[in-house]
Amino acid sequence: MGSNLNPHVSVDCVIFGFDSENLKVLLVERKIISENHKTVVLSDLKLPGDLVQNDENLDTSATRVLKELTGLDNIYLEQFYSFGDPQRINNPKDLNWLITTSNLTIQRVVTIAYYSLVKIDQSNINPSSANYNYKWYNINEVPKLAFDHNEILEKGLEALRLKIRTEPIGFELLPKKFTKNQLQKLYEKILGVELDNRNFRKKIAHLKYIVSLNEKQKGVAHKPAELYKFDRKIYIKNRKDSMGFLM
Amino acid sequence: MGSNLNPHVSVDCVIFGFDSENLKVLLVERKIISENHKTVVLSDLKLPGDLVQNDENLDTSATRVLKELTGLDNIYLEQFYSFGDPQRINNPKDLNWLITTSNLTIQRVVTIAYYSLVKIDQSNINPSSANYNYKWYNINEVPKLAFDHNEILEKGLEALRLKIRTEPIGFELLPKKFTKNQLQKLYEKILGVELDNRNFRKKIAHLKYIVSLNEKQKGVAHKPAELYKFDRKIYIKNRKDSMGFLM
DNA sequence: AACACTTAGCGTAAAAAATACGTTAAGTTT
DNA sequence: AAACTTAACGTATTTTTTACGCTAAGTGTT
Repeated sequence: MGSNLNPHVSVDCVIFGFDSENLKVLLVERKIISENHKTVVLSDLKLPGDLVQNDENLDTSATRVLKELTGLDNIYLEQFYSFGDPQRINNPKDLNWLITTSNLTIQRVVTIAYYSLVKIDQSNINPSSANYNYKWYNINEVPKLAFDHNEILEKGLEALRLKIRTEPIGFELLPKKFTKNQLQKLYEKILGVELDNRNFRKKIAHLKYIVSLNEKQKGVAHKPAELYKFDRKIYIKNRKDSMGFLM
Repeated sequence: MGSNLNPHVSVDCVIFGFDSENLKVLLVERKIISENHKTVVLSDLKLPGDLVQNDENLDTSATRVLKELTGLDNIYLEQFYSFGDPQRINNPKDLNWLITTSNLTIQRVVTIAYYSLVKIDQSNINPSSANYNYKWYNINEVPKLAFDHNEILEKGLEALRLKIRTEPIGFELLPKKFTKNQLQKLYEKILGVELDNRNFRKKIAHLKYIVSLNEKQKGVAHKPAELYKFDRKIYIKNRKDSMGFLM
């Protein structure tokens, strides 16, 4: 009962974005340069995250990480799972990096994982602000990551897939004005399926909270599409009609 | 960055049971007797849980808590959320209890919450084994609990409701041999709705993994019902037909 | 100006699933 | 034998899902 070393607690964020073509995830570079500045000791990728501070709520902590990284405040955020394998930081690479960057003797880290949805066009992902380097990666082109971050990413994606079947959160990934076909492509990429365009349009035609802006796309080399917005107020009013398309 | 006291990490379990009438939750009594054994300083209820040990996985820890409590090994277990408000243990009652029972100076506890599903008839809930007192409570008759355990319970119930719409986990709560009407009542109690008996029967008639045992109830004062079992192998084979009844 | 090219967008028929009910059956208890 | 209780089957109607074919409105090309 008494043998408890108190693990550290961190948050890690799976930040999803969508560029009209692919579902993406934001990864930060992890780099250690040797003392003589000659060799790169370590250079790979990880999910953004940080230790939870003393006075901080878990959500607050995740919000802080997001703010620091993207500069954005009101980001859609959802806690989805916690990872606490005693061995999860024990790869020498990982241990070394932890010690180098935190100046702490870290024995164990339990991490609380969040996913968040970001409008790529708004996130002013400004590499100047931090001493980090970070970049969007296509979800299916993610290399081996630090720690158990591949596993975390996978579980986050699963959680997103589950959630998006019952709640209209896809809009968090789209520009404020979007076309029906953009919405379809988003669902296809997230769920990994193909949807019949005609039936898809019919379905969302029933959703009162997807509102036409009576405005058309401009500067496209084909028939311009009608633009729509997501109306949260209408959604809240009549939640019954959820977005439970397809099994 | 350095101001990190290392919170303690615990697991808490929302253990659900079903007695053919009501959805229930297993709660343990929390009691402190004064030093002269004359007055009860504290007596209320909490969810079962414990601090996570050094070498322990989170799942292992929850499994251990369940084993200690119910004597059962293969229990359905699902991690659903983590709670880490810095203030969550700061009620004087709670702080006092923590210090008394753990002999540790505890500043903060982040808890990883699990729900699990138990066949009430199998759990040999044996009060002898521990110095705990515990009991099943109807889900809608749960009093004010210790810490933030009411909130945890609520969120666990939500998670169960979500899960049971897409996966056949209800069987974990029923005896191995059950009737269609028991299954219906279970769904009604968990989801908090009334279902049309005739339509319900039709639905589950399509589910190949609910298999008749060609055996009837005995000792009931009315027409005895056919008994069925859940066949996991058949389920795994064709997962398509999930149990997504009612929106 | 005519044509090709590309994405947008409407419609209809058929199949499947969900809903709303009414009725009979097989036991026990009185 | 009658009353009582839960089990269990069936049918008609509406709603949702699925599977397709076709036209429309722009831009760029010849």
